Amino acid sequence: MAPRVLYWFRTDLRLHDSPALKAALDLDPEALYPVWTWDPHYVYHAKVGPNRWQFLLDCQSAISDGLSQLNSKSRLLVLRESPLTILPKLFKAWKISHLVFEKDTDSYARKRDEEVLAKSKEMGVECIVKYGRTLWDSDDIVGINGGPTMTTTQLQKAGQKLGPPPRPIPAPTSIPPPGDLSLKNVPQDKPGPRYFNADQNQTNRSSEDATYHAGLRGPKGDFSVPTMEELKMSAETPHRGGEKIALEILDKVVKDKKYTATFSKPETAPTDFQPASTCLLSPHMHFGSISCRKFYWDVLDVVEEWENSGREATEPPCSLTGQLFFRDMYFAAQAGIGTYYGQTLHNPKVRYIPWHLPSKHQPNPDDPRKSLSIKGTYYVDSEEAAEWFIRWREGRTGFPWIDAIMIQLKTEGWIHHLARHAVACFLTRGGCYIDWERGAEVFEEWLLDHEISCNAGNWQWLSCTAFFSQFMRIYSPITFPQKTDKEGNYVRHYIPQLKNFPEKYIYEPWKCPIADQRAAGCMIGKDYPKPMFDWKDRKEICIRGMKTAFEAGFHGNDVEVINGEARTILKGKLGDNVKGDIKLAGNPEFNNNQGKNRAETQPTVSKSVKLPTKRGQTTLDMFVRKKVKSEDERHS
DNA sequence: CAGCCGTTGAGTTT
DNA sequence: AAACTCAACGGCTG
Repeated sequence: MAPRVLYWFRTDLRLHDSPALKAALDLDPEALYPVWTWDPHYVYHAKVGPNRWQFLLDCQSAISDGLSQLNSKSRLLVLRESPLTILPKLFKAWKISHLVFEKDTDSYARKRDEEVLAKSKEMGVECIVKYGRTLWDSDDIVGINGGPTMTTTQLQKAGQKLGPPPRPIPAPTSIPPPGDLSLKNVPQDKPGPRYFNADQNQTNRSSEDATYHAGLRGPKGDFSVPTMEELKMSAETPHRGGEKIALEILDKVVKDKKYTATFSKPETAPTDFQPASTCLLSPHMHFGSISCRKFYWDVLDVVEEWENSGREATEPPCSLTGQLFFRDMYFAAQAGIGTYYGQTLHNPKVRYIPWHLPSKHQPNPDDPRKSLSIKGTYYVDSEEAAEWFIRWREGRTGFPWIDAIMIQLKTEGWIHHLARHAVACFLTRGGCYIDWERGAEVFEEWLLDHEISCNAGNWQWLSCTAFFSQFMRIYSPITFPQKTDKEGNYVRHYIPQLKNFPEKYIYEPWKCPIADQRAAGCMIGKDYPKPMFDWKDRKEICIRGMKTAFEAGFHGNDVEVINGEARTILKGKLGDNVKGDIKLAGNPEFNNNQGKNRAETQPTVSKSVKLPTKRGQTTLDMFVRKKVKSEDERHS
């Protein structure tokens, strides 16, 4: 009997270079059912902003059109039900012999897929799962590395052992049609109260009409891709999804041979906009509308040509291919760490820091093996930090560089990698001292390219809790953007109130004399907020906190972290080290310095905090410490 | 007074 | 586990 294949689209909304799709077509099936299941986890549990919804729907429409072009009877069949319940019903109704899909190593997806595979096996449906989302199979990388990859060197070494990533597979030129599409005696399972009562995206909807229940095949009964109107959402991003758009971007990139061969990530400007300094393929990577291996080989071919003509090309980690190595590293990190990858609690690789505003994952006092996830009302350690968090999220911290980035993030869904660094550092170890998980949640909602592996990993990196540890390297919200945008054009674009502000004060407008503020038509404290704290003081306090936490060396799976003691221990130690408390913004004197001599009104906390460190002393300290360490090693 | 050199402070992807 | 770089500064010297 000729195979009847259900091809389950998930992370692979493309036709080119899809190993799973190739495997499906290699079966030479008589019928191919291209299916998307509307997973309630995504619909209700995951907080997804309108911009990303639109991008997903763009990608789905594009794949549906692409399938129709290969066979007029084919299109994407969107089914509005959890895959766990609908797939078994489809196997029966459509007499499916094979289930084929691309491997997904995200923790929640893995769990879901295990259930689907078990059920399929039970029903006698043969399953084919192919990796296709990364350069190398993340599980293979973990196996060779002997655990999660925490550096790009580890990733590259493991990758070398596996050999170069496969060359891209061309898109198919024809596909079989689906067979009978009737759904006789197939009722729709509605999601249980667990999902129904937890619509995380309600605030983004203009009305509460749930479209999920519009029948298995959607409101028109034709399996069509949902629309933004149906979701009662509207998006404002200029960035749109779809395989064709993705391939056009890549094509344009590799046609500019100099750009491709000499690309150096650290030298791209986070302040560039219209156009940005990088190619914006990350959202397409996320939805699979571009293959990372096609990107890799298209770039490498240009690099080779460039080098053959005697010119020098950039290399990983700065080069374009280097960026893909970071991506694969984060994927293999999650694949190796598992369930607790996206949080500190229970995560052995993540350092514990007693942030002023902790995450929703709290230790469960009744069951130390579990965490207590607090939704809605978070535990608030510091009212002040809670306010800082809200102001950071909404882009009204009073630091124009930070605020402009957050506004671009919310409205457009994409910000430059270094801009992500700037706001992440500012929220965590370089300003607010707020848990990185809080920030990661905001990115998760608003980023078009949100990828749990890369997002959680990058937040761990920036907060110095994993991957990176040099907590004294703090981005200045004032001088960092000045390197690439002295005039402040980026800030002026995203914060129109500051459009005519004098260049000299564009990144620190609170220092601008009143008369100049009036002339620029923007009064600080009225039209644009005063800074919510003195950044230099906050920086000192943060570094002290980080130092204390690093010395104690608690990690997410340590017993003291799980039973909640680590917090008390560290706060006790911190109290000894930090003179003066963190209440700076509450000081009415603070920043009320318009037109006055600034020195008179500045808080003086940092003066008591600062320890004079002489250069020679530091070096001596280092020497002594190293010596002591080596003696310790000899004894042990 | 130019030029050298040590000090100092500020800033900081991987 | 408070490093390292780099530019600016200022004192000294030929």
